[in-house]
Amino acid sequence: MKATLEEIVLSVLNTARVEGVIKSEAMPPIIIDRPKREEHGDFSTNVAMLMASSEGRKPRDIAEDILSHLGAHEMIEKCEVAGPGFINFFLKESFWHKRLAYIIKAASEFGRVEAGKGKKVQVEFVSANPTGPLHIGHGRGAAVGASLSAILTAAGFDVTREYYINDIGSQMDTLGRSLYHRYNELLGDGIEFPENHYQGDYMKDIARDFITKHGEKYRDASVEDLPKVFTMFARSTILSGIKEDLKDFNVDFDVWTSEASIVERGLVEETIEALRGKGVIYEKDGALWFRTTDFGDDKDRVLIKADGKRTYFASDVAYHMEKLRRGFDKVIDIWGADHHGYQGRIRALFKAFGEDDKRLDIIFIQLVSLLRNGEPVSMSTRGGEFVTLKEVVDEVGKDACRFTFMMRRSDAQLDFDLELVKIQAPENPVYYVQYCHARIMSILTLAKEKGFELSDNADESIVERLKESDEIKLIKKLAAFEEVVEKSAIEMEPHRIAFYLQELAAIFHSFYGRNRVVLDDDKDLTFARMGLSKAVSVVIKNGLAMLGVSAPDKM
RNA sequence: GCGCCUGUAGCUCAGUGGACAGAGCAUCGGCCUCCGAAGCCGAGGGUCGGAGGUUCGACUCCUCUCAGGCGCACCA
Repeated sequence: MKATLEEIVLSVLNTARVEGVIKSEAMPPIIIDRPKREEHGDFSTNVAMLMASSEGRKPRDIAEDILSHLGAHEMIEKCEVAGPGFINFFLKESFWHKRLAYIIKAASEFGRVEAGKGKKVQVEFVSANPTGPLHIGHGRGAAVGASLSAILTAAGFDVTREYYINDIGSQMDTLGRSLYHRYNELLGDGIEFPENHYQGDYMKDIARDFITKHGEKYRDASVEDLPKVFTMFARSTILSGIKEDLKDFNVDFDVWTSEASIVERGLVEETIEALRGKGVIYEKDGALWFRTTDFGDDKDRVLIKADGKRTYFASDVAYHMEKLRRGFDKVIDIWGADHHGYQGRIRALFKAFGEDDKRLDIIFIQLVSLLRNGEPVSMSTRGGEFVTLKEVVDEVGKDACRFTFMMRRSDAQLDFDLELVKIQAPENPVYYVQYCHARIMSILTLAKEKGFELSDNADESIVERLKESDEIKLIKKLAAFEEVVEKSAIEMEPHRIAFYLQELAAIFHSFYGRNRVVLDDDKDLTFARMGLSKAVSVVIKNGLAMLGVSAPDKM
């Protein structure tokens, strides 16, 4: 739609210039907008205002000249000059009827756009350390990552959803020791549980499972010479719990990459050598450094510590190097906002290899403050006392939880009060949208019982009885869905879908309040309104699917 | 001290450099003999944190400033 109008305006401008009505050499960008107010038309352009200075004339006069060169067009009802110099376009009803027929026909495919044109994108998200269950903050990242991935897919991108597992290094040693201590504790050795270890009750459960499997076999092992079996057992138990929780949250991954495998494959050494070749590696105080300051970082970063051990950064650099090699056109990392200080050094890697670091997008998920009755709940994994994602999902429901996370931009902080969400659950916006879908399903079922059945290959003749402003308004909103998907994908802002769906539901509910769909004495209008309702249900279903939320037929 | 994020209605939040800044909740007043009232219709409620600047035009861009949050490791 916008593209067509753009072409029309452009050709008019060219004609006007040939005729000498317009003098400027440089053509301003033709921007077609959707005005906020209905009386300003379906679309508008500010092109005349942009040309005012170069033309040295009043914007309204230029707009009038453009209009006078605009001939009749099959989709345009009328155009007018308005306000300071806008040109507003009003499209014909027949155009909207065609759009509606298209939506009904496209059904589950409606909302797929071509913005991505087969470009390969990787979205890495959650990537929580396997040292404990996921908490609510991880849940937000999971919801954003999963929804964004679905939206990018709809927008034509070839998406790989990936989880990076930090399963090596000091925190894994701590994890193993934590299990060791719980194990010995359960076997009756009165050792005091050390500080700075993972104290959560989940470690006791894992220790019990460990005893079930291994008995007292490792009772005589020493902490210093900690058998690897402790670490491996804890890692795999926790990781499978994480996978289960994500699945229950409707979050799937295509690839799970283990940090240990990156290290074992020698990618860290390889990457360091590659960087050395770029002349950005040096030694100081017995450690090996990456001169990230060459690329705008605050300070240089250590890759290999003086004690010979890798830093976490070293394997992360190798991992991102691997991402580059895998040929993604775009790499999207979704991180907790507390990691924002980390982005300079990762971007440094991209820049060191002459990669446009625009290929890397980092989305920061701001803090979720979990509250219960207004009181903050600790979310420290080591502190032991925390509410897991699973507990929250069990309490408020998967759909409400997923949708709630989409109710604000990722870069805004979020208070999540469990008691409040629980109380408000029935009034949560998600139910408003789902209710709209259920209501339409109910209407269509009733219509069917009365003998009205909508044909699958309806053309616009079926919907041309739709003339009411309520009806046209609804069609226009439906037609905008593709633009919303595209915008949401390109801006990487999944919340746009959630807000759109609420607006769509509101317009339908309002339409419903004023009009009957099933009219025993007017078969044609009944079919037309059934088609309209069907289209609304389709868009709601498609949109909710992108958010990982179900569209129930009954509630 | 430096850096990142956020300040919009009583509360929680949307808002593409455009035309009179919008929702939900809360408050108040209406609407079920009629397709689902988890709904609809209406009302009140704003110095877009503040001050400069750019622009024909700024909630939006720039500078400064105030407030809240989060980071500034040879931790992960």
